[in-house]
Amino acid sequence: MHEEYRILCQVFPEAVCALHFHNPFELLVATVLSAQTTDKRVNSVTPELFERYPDPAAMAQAQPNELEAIIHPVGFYHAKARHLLGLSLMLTEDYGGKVPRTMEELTSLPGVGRKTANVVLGNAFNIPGFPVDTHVTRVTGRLRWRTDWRSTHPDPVKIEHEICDCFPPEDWTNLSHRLILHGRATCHARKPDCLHCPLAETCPSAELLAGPASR
DNA sequence: ATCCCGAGGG
DNA sequence: CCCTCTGGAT
Repeated sequence: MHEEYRILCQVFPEAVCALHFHNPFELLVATVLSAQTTDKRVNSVTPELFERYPDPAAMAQAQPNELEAIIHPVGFYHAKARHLLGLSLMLTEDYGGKVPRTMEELTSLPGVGRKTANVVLGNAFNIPGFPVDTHVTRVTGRLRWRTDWRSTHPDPVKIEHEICDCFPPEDWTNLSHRLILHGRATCHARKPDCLHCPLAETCPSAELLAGPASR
């Protein structure tokens, strides 16, 4: 997949995190909010959110309905507000108000899974991690395991290990980000645009996907 | 109708 | 493995 990565680096020269944040806590919160939404919507609520609740101690004491009202535009506001309350309470009680720096501790927080944890580790602490979301799963599945557009996807943890095995740690965060951008731009779930795909030449799934994407 | 840079719960 | 959780955009 090294050739593919090289090409994606040209297509997407910069793979910076699009979320607005000033410290690890803000990134953690913004990343939890970003599940199943766009960064644009997350960025639209974070200024007010962090002005009102600048740190875990403040957010842990938030009124649930007030918190929900602020984050409402990102969707899933009820569950996410509950996660933010539990998460910030846990940060103040168990981690001295600091965001922990290990996968185990991060994923023990409510609302934080492996993908979110790896995003935080990579972007806030510069600790190498490979975030695997639905885009990464789909794109690497097609590139490496020749999964067609309807087959079940490979195990995310398997993908994580495979990638981390053949790429140096400093590439993990950026590779993941570029696979996500590519998945969103052309390697769609239903109708992948193989005709204009920069990876079509080496992609083993290109002919499978080129056909009519019915169903 | 279907898709969003997911996670938790059954 | 399945479902749910939100709402806006396309």
